[in-house]
Amino acid sequence: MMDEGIGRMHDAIPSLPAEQATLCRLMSMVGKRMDEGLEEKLKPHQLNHSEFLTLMILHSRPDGSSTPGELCEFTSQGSTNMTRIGNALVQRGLVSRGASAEDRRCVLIRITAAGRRFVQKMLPPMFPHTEAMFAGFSAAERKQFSRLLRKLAKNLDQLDAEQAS
Amino acid sequence: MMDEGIGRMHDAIPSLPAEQATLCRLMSMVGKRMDEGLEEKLKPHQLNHSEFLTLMILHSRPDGSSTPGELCEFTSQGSTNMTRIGNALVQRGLVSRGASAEDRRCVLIRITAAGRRFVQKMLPPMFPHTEAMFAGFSAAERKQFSRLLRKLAKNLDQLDAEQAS
DNA sequence: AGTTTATAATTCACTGGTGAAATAAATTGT
DNA sequence: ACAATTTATTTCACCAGTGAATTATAAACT
Repeated sequence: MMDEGIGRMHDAIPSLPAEQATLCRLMSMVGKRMDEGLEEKLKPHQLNHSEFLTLMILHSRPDGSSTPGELCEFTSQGSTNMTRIGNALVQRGLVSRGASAEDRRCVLIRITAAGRRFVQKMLPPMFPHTEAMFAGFSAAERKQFSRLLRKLAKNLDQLDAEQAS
Repeated sequence: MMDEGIGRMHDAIPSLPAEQATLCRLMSMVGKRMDEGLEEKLKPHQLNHSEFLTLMILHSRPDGSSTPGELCEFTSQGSTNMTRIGNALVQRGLVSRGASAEDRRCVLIRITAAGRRFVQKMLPPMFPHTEAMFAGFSAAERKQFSRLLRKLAKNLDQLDAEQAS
């Protein structure tokens, strides 16, 4: 379907790089699909993607804490949105928010004991789904896939850097 | 960075399928990055991703026309949003909206001559960027990448189908 | 020391997208 | 033929995320 469409575009505009355009569409579509699947799994827990990711990152930090600014970097969210995410998670008692001792401009966000328990409980039931997504992928294919994705990511970094300059 | 984080999660919860989780994160991140790059390129033309995609699909149809319902399917947009997209494109004179003769419930959306000219003009300057994203990818790698993405897409379809039943 | 500049977080107004209800036309069953 | 069901689109109310302006603190300059 998509292939036909891009094929016809290529007929109309022969300079169109059909193969690359197809890969773009695939990345975009499949990425979106994956995210929707995850969001589905998170719905019962009343979390959205970025709240979940924020909580995961906090959980995975040695001391369980970070600042809004850092979390923005790690989650690729804007600071505006991180404020809201913080509000949501604090409200549910999964994280705490306090002033930083060293730099009083900063806020310290820390996962609570309840937050850790919540993660430990809600995470494992998601694993079967995660594994099923890659059913039929050999270890070599997974490795290759990872390599290609990282290569693409690097090119995108490169392009961003060029554009910024 | 992400690898370390997932590694520490794996330490805390050993049943976590680290490799698959990493691939999920990569897909999500890289897909998002690609979309942002595209959006950037579209901004000068005052189009967003879904308006662009809708216009592309119309352009690539043999007769240059479709219905909102079809366009929803093809773009994976909700019908609500397609109404807005239609409004935006009609307002700019890139597409026209009229009643369908066969089924009077349907609306017929058709790309205009101005719409086609617009596409022909704005598309080619985007090609270098599209090609640059896959710089350093051999033909074999591109093919492999496409294969893996389609395989993943198939698994996701499968999972959706199971869940629906 | 005191002014300027830079950084961190928040608030506000807006955009893009979603779900539920409303409307209208076609299809099905009797 | 006509009532009931299904399908197509739109409208309305809401959610998630973004950019610009605001406030507070820290760092740099003179």
